[in-house]
Amino acid sequence: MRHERVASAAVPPPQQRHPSEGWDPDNHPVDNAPSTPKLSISQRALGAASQPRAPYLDGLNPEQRLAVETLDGPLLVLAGAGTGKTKVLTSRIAHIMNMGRASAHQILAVTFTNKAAREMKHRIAAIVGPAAEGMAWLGTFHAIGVKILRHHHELVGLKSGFTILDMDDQLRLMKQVIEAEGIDKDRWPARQLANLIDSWKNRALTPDRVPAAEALSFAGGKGQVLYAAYQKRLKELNACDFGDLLVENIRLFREHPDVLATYQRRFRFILVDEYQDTNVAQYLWLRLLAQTASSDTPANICCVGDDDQSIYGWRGAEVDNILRFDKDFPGSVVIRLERNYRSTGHILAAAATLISKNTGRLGKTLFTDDALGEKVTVTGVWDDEEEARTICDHIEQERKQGANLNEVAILVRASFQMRSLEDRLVTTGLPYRVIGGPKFYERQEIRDAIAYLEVTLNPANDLKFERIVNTPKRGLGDTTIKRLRELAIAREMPMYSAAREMVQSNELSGKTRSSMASLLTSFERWRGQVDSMRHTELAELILDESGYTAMWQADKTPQAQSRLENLKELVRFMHDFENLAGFIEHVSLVMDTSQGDDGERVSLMTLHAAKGLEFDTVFLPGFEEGLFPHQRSLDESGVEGLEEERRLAYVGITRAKKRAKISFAQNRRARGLYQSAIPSRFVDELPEDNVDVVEAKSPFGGAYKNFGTANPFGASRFDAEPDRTPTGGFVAPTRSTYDTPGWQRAQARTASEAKPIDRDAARKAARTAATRGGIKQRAPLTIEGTLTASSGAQSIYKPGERVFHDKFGYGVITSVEGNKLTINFEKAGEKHVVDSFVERH
DNA sequence: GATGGGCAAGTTTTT
DNA sequence: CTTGCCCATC
Repeated sequence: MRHERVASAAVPPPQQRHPSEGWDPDNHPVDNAPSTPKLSISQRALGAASQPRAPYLDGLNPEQRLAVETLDGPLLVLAGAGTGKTKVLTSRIAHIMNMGRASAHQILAVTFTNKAAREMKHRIAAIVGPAAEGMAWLGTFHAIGVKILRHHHELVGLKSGFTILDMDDQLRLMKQVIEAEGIDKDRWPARQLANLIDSWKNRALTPDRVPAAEALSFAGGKGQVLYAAYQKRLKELNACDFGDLLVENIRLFREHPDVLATYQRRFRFILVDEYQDTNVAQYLWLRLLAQTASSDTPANICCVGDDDQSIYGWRGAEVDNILRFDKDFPGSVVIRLERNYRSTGHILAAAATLISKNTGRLGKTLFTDDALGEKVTVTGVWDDEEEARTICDHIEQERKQGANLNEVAILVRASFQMRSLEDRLVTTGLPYRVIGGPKFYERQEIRDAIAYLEVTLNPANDLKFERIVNTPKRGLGDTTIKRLRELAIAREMPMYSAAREMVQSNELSGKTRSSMASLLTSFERWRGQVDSMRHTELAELILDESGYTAMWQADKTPQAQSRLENLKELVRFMHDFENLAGFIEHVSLVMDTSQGDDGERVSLMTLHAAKGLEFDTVFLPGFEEGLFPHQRSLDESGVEGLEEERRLAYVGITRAKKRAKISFAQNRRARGLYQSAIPSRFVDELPEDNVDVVEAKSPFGGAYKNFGTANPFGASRFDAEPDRTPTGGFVAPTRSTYDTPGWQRAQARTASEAKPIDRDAARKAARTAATRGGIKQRAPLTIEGTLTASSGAQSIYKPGERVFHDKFGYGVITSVEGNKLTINFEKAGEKHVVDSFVERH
């Protein structure tokens, strides 16, 4: 007996409540739960005594409970936004274990992100306790893929200890392949080839299976050839890129049915999160694992997802996978979770109506028992600056009323929108954090450091070796490296070994030779200490002895300081691992670090980054044609693209628990010039009844422009709180976000605009300072900030102290006047600056 | 091998 | 308007 429901094709009417058809929320007909789990013989022998207690079931609504208890056969859980998807997944896993249907290591649970995997493990542990630790197969597609490949590397032509390339390595290798084919690398950028190959790998296409029509793309027909060459080089380097992790798995399973069979037997239950985001390769991989010997007993695969939240089509996700589920897995059950626990009525109705404009959905009608709440607001503003101002004013008000800033988010379509928002947040003094953005492991210094560690462990890693062979500068330039690479290829040996040969032979000039020799000796020495030394200490030793730390210490650019901080952070982070090898494996797979939650902050991020999160108040700026929906989406993917954009809007609105505030600007500054815009079609697709049109309440009717002064409207706020820092409530975001581009930009801007000086000169100066560690002697730049705002403040600094300034670098204070410092900078000469712009050093 | 000027391009992003 | 990359120059 199965709970079968037909996808309701009809578009749901804009309604807030769903007539409680069929069930009474207060009196669940638990006994009607259709699939009574099969009990083992021993359990049946024990009778009722064996019935495990299942308190985790009590907190579930009937649909959720059904999804948790329907253990046998394929199951698709269509979980609308905010309907308790993760709760179902984690309860289901707990239930499987609790019923004795499988032990922790017999359950395969895949997610897309490490974050999701972490959270899931955490929540399972909260139910079943330490047993969750046994879930060896809970992880991302890629992490599980690597794990399997490591066991069977020899079957796919890899040697043990193969490495996983990151994006940098990938591009470097592709560049080499492109050049080796004699193709003009300027006309045909490696980046583009990477995307092309990636799209093939997303569809599990090996070089020989690339469709003819596409094989000839790139560089006048060389696409497929380059792909094959690239794969060949990967094998030579004993390496995989991310795409390979799955493609090679699929190949392994197809070519070695016996291996596949062991995994099919092992995984008694398969669970997949965010199924709407799977690409073809992931789908094929899952389908292979979900095959069973007899068709009578279909695999126990449970996919959870929401077709309405599929927003990654542009990177290979196939919505079709979820739409086709019942055909791919015959006899499947579909359960809809439609009871929303997140948003109030108006918000939900607005989102539902918007998404109903899409065709080709499985169809869900979200409903809530919550109150109608506030209507979604729509505001038209003059330009992006006014938009930012309006949003920040709102947030200020909410804060005054005691709102928690962690419950406020601004979600943008494209990251360039963040600029004006960040500028405004900084000048308003609202603490914020940017989510997404540049990742810790993507920073240059971190990658360099990891490259050193990697080469120490594994000298055959050519790409990492190339990365640091001349960093810091050792006089081993392009010429030397090119010769090295050629020798390595000719002799079919790693570059590291080639380097040793070159040192021994007399090919190199004296200086180059001794430089190379000492680098190699250093690596040998470090390698000799891998087992005898604590890995964290060894890492510090390597960074010191290689001169890498010294390189940044000698660097006088403003960023050097934070780079050194990051290196320290890296070593600190390594403490969590047992040894170097474990750490390296981790970083090649996990490109994110959970940033600490420090204090209350407004969250700023792209709509894509917001999926899965929720906030009381959500601001959705930039609802303009061309931006949202994005022009490029429309151009490249037509109706499909438009529908994905609409889903993105749906995701955005459904992030809001209590307030959703949409805005659009009539003019937006992009690429330096203002362009007028018309409101997004999505605005007019919203249901009248659930929307309030709110006019911008700008004091100058929207026509106002910010003429140079840092903070013309903030005055009242500062009056109320006279103790603010001099520049108008600059609250430096904590260390972690202190160096976001927006913060630096805003700081530079406020500083240079405080007095209408030559902006261009300031910009050039900053640029020079950044690239060369100094600053040109021009007309003295007096950075005064908004001195008037806090004339009474007494600086915490004293003459003689050594300080650091983001723009001017290091200097010594020569005199102090209120909060105004005169500093003699090492590179920039004497400047007057406000104390909040410097920090002690 | 470093440096700075010139120039083209410029959604969304995880593993 | 920025940013990053390539190339010419010292």
